[in-house]
Amino acid sequence: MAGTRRHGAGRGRPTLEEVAARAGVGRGTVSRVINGSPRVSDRTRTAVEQAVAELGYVPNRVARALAANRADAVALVIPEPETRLFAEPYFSDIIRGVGAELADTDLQLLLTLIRTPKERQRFAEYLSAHRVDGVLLVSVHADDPLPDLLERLEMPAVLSGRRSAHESVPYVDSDNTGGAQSAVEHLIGRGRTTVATITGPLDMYVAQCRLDGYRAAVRAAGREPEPELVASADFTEEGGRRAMRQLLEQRPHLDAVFAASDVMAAGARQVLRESGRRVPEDVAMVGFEDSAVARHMDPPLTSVRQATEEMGRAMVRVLLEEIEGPSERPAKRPQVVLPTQLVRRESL
Amino acid sequence: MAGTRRHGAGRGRPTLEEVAARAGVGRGTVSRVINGSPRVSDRTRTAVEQAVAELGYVPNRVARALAANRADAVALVIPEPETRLFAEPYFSDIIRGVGAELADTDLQLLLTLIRTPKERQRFAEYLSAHRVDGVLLVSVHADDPLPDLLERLEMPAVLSGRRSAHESVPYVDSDNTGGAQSAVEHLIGRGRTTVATITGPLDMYVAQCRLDGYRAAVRAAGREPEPELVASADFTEEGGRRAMRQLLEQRPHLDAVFAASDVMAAGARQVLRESGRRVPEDVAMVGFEDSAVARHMDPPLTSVRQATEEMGRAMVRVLLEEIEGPSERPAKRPQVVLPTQLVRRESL
DNA sequence: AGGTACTGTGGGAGCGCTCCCAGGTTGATG
DNA sequence: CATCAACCTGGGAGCGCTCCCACAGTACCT
Repeated sequence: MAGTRRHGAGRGRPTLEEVAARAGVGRGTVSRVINGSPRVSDRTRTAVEQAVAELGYVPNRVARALAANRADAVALVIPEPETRLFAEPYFSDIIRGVGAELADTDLQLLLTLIRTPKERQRFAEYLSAHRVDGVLLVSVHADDPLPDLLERLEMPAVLSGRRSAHESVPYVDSDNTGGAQSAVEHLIGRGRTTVATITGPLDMYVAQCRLDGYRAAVRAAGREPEPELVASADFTEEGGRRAMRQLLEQRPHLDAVFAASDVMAAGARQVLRESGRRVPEDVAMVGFEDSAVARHMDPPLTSVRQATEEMGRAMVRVLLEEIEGPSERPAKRPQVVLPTQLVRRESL
Repeated sequence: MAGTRRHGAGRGRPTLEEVAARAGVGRGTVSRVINGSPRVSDRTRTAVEQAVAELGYVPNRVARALAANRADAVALVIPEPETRLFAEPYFSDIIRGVGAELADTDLQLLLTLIRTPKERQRFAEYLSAHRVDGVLLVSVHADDPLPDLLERLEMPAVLSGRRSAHESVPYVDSDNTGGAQSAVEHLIGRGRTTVATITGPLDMYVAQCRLDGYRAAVRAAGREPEPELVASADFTEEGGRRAMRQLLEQRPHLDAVFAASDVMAAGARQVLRESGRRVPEDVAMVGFEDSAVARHMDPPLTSVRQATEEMGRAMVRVLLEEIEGPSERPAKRPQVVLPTQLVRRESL
């Protein structure tokens, strides 16, 4: 690797030392001014600022990182299985939120896609290689070893979504249970009596929560959740199709479906159409996520919206806190749960 | 800003020096082994490798970057207007491609969202601050000053899409003209006689190219493009609706529409439905981009697929070349144009 | 006038690498 | 057996910054 790598910008740029010379002060003083230390007299500060302006000085962040032993950067890690799912706006919304919140900082955003075990290994080396001050972990599976690795390395980290009810790492999550519950309550409130659900993979906590929400709503309506009305899938369109077929076979007369993701709802909708059922007349539908898919379905799908961009922002805020002063061991780890909102469209 | 930033991992990690001591060699030698220099004897190399393994040594990339005057990182820059558009798979596909190609390198990916002028300013400082070796610029507008700034700074850069027919900066683009042409030829080949088009904003070269392709296909069929069959929009759904209404008004009997993006096609489709026209029986449709929207439309939309992920990969390849040895001034700048492919679905 | 307590300030000592030069080995050659 | 190139190798000299210690000044006490 490597070779003659060019240096483009930065070649011959002024250094701290040159600024100091120009301002007629010492290096330390310039550093103090740059970093906004209060222990500098106004006269000196002004002189330095002028020299900085005249020379067009920009601190070399690499040198700073080395000297200060920090990286001024955080990594956003996206593990493979999710990489696909994230054609959905979820992905870009998170990024947008993270980017927006980071913009006020002088931290940089490193994007890390982890596909293969080799890349995972490589990532572990990042961490050891001093490149980041903290890590944002998107959508981890229950058995993902990454969060624990980070904890062992004492690397500040924040999860989007938690792995279980007793997540030990700081996280930001949506109110999945509440969102699902309100969706199903809506369906029941509109007079539907036989509400089925298509769940995500139940080894994912998020899927479990949405199922819990479904059950809670059913119980709240004075009924008992029936196993024949629950089919689990994997958050994919094809999974949604399969699950819908299964449900239709078990309960041909169901009159509503709550799908734990819009994409699964889209798959289910196709099966419904093939079977000659109308939406929402025969079967009402509600999805989860409020993605573009929901808006473009026919009829447009009612869905549970998550505050995805806000999740990104919140993750950064929590991470900054962790970086500044890590929370005590098992103690009060910051955990944020953001509300969801039902977006009504025509699927009922 | 800043404060007591923690150092997490990396604290007390072994250094080059320690490895050297353990292996009983000098610093320089260890460095040579780490960087795969051939001028090291096998004996020595083995000894060093063993010491590295025993100590779990990982080079400190920050120190390396400072000493070698390079950053080992490239930036992917996404200007605001696009940030929205990119809820579409385009965005994540590019990222996926970039990530994949970068994985074989030891370059890191810095994601930079530019929303405000202030952030643009900040970005310019990055460049001066020695943080990246090169820049990947996504979807620049014709009047974007960034490419020229990069050129002035002699910062290697690659664009996705070009700003005009005479793009001076290296770029990777899709064959927009060819894709549009094949789409319209397909429509005509299926017997449609009155093919309209909804274009993107015509100050964007990509929109211009797709319109050119449309015209070329019409001419190839021995007809003359009619202005009443062209309506321009802005790549949004709402724009697609407006354009469709306009077209319908001007030419109520049109029997096909080529939309320069799937999202605009989705908008157009709604208007078509409201006006009682069936797709594809009354009006056939073809979109561009082959995004999720196309698959989920009713009926599923035939669309022109771009090799988006491959674009990301190609961008990285070109950038690496530029970093390794920048192409001469106006001379042979690398430019790659990737083929497109018509994906047939039910809209005809 | 001498002491104490602050502020401000300069600059040495690194941070952990890469670069590169000088010096030591080795082996082939005259 | 001396000579010279070719090859390895050690380690000094930075890269540009932050940290921190020590040394003024200045101000306010006794």
